[in-house]
Amino acid sequence: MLNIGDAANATGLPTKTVRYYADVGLVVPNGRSENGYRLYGDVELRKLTFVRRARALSFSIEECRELLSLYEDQDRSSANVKSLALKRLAEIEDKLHDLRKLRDELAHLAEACHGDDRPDCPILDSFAGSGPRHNG
Amino acid sequence: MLNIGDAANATGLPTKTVRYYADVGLVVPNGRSENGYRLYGDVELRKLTFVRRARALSFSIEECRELLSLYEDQDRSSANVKSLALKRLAEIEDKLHDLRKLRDELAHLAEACHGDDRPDCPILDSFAGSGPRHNG
DNA sequence: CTTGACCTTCCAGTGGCTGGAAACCTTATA
DNA sequence: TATAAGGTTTCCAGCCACTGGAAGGTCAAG
Repeated sequence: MLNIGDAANATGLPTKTVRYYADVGLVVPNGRSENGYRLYGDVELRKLTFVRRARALSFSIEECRELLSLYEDQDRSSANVKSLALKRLAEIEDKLHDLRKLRDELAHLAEACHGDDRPDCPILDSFAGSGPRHNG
Repeated sequence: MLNIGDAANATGLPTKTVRYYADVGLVVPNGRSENGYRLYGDVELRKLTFVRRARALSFSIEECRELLSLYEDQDRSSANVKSLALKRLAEIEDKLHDLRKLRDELAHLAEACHGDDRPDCPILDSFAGSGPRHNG
């Protein structure tokens, strides 16, 4: 049974985050020591690592909660997990698409900008241009 | 001179957001009407549109403030703007990279998951696997 | 006169932490 | 025994960029 700091080290999470997960009931400690310290056992360490990984894949806390309960449920069907993963996948694809567009626009602008002492700048022009009907 | 709602419509921003931008001093109204309503003129509309575009390219509020002041400064050099844009570009490339990795991982997992009633699920396994030293 | 659509201010909440204060516990050292 | 350093506890505030809602003022139409 580890104190919170050791549990944090063992799972690669910040101590504050482990405490936060306990507060929101995502991964609650196994119990408390006599002096009130949170105690984490193997099961909790595994859950914390599980959550760290799922968070790194940008699952929300609520989704992590859902995944954890599926993870704990011996009778779960993998269809639930898959549909959750596919939903996240679609969102990530969208985000990826937006980000690529953004990157291309910005790259195009930066390329067009000579970046010297002259005041004219295509970047600012593009932000300002074809605005709320101010000159065509 | 438009009221806040009309200004919001003209620039494609939510009314609340326009008010927020006024509160934080990003785009302050031209003045107030007798009854205390915020009033927006052409200049402010152009600034709001400018900000909307820059925000859509994921510039932060502070960066927008900086861009706006460059935009307003007749003596600015385009190098300032370009360096800001390039900095953002690098961040976006990083984010893109991470997101692609994330997508590939998740796609791989979803593909490996048969998604039926059987309880064994590669997605959960991968979250749980090679954890905090619990079985190798 | 009422209805409805505006507008105002202010306060609270979002997500997922993160920082800090004040106090307690443990261990090591002088 | 004092004390200092490091852990831990609780609670409260702040981050970002809004967003929602309450309570009230204003204005035009019917």
